Amino acid sequence: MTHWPKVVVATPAHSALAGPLTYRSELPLAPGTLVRVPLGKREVLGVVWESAADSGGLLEMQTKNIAGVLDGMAPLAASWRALVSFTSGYYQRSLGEVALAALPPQLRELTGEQLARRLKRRVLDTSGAQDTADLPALSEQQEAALAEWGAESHGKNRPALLFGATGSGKTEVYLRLAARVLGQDPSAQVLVMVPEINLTPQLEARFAERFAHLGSERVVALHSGLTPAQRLKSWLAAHAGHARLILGTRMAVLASMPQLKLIVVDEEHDPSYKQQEGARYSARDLAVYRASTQGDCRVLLGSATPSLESWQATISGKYQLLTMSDRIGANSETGGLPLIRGIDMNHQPKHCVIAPPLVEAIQARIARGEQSLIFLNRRGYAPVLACHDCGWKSECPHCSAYRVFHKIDRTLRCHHCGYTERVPRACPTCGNIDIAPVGRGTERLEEHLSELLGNIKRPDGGAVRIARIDADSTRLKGALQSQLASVHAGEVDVLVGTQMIAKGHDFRHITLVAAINPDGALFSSDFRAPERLFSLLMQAAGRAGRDAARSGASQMWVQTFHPQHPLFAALKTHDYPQFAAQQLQERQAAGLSPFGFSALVRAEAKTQDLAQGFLNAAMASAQLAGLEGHDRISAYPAVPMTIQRVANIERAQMLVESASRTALQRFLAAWQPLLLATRKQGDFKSLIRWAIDVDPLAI
DNA sequence: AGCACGCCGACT
DNA sequence: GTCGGCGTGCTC
Repeated sequence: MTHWPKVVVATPAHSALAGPLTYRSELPLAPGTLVRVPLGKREVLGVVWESAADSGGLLEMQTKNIAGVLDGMAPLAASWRALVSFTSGYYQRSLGEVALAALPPQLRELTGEQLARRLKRRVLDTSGAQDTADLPALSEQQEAALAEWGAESHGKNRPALLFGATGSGKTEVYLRLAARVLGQDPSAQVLVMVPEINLTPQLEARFAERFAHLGSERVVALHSGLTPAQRLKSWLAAHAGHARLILGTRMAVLASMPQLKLIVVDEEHDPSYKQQEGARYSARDLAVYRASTQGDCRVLLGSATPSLESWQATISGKYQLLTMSDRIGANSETGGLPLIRGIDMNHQPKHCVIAPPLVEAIQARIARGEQSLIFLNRRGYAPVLACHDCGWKSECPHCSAYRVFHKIDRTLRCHHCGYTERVPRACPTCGNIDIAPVGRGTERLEEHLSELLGNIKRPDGGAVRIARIDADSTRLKGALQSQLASVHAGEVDVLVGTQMIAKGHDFRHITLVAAINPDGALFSSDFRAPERLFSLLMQAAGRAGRDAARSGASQMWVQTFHPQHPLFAALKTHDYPQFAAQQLQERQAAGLSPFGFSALVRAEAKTQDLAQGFLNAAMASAQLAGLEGHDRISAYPAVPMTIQRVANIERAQMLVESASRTALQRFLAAWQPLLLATRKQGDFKSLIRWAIDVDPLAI
């Protein structure tokens, strides 16, 4: 008997092939089965979505046979398919794009036999009891958080937000909760998510050690830093249920974990949970959704500076709030948090980069053998190179952005398209020799500091050692680890870097942290900029004096021209709730997230007019057609994106807002076919592509 | 997205 | 005379 399985394959939403495709098969295939199917001239991996009994109106000759079945592996569960289906609908991407992106890439190249061979290697079951003897003692606040979590476990499975200061011991709470869940149910799985791969190795070691008693290969990592073979192995272990604890980045939220009972999202406010290309999903939001639809699964979000969305949810009672305000071993009244010192740059010498009092403070620390950490949110030597005679600036010929001057190899580099050129000897337009860097990046700051501190001696009489950590200095594999090691070993007195050093790393001997120029974020058009700045500064402050003995003496210095900004008042008292209250008030007044919902539609074309014209035309036809929800959304005319042109492609975007999430969802879903139709109409055929970004991070 | 087919410029 | 540029269209 002939069957007609409907199969999803990796086709983009705008290809008019968004839905499942009908194939023929002599054998019945259960939904969730992985298959290889012919598509055009290719053979691709697909997932059986439903097993229809008829061809759905297609003629026999219009369908092709399934080319192969990847059996030997259990079909993907209905709950996984439901998650993929929700993600596809909510983020306006095709089913196949989401489904295939959730599978390990190597699966696409495997035949049924190759997969079967891999699956034969079974895991030895050596699980034993956990040795509870040498677990660290819990603080009162950790005990309380665990008890409060436990008090709700039998009721509704509300998400919980663990609001814990840097150093308050959130990781230990994650470990205890994971142990509890894994201990209660011998098949339970736990997912722990972290924002970046850089942070996984340390955490992985800690989890692997704690759960060693479960047996080997029960703790696996799932992130893009793995080799394709490792990733496949981890994924298969999670799918089969062999892996009990999965530690991963955002991609892990879509992995198949049939016995998932707990999801932990560490640093839940971190923007890297939002995928920035392809299917732009928020892994944090999907974690909350996944737990809510799987009756016996709970989610714990953790942060010292929660996203305003999550914070608002604790205020409304949607999420449970667990608070840990004190650092472990804190001995002072401030909870062991560093003193925050704002420097009013209006009262400092003109054009000085580092205020004299700050220079003195750094010098004093060097003399005492203590370390300092200096932050600047811009890498390279100088953001622009300019000619003072004719006004030439180092623009990128392919993008609407300046190329950054990198002194180390005397290049001008475009941070958007990668275009790199040697620095010209003279101004390319007027021939003037006098072209000079304008502004400051980490490279130039490092140079400036070595001039300022050159004559200072360390306690051992040696010269000051300054190091820089940013995306440029850590480009080589392992460079970050070795640079961090030399900081830990005390081989560095002053560390200069971008925000990448603010995250996750414990610097025990640093007693001074300084932010050189954070003002940019205060008046940014991006409404989330203050939130990110506050979080970054709090995290940076957390780097200072994690060593309890020194924490009393550690300081965080912030240079600003706007010392009255409410952000700094809240920062000084380490008062996130105060900051959040002020921000939420502004957001509510403006109807912004979490009080309103938005989506961005982006278009790319050869010309700006074409990109904008397409968006405006598609919106006009949506309004004309009276699409569902059109009266409850507001759309703004298309505008060029902030970086209007990248690699010679013009980019435009349109903002669509609504006070109702549902109305926005319905409108976007109904709009998709119209966008496709608009493109087909005459003038827009040469449009390169378009895509919808739901719940965008920046507008 | 791939991968075809299809019509116009500089080269073995 | 061909090789190859990327514009346009299709994939169960």
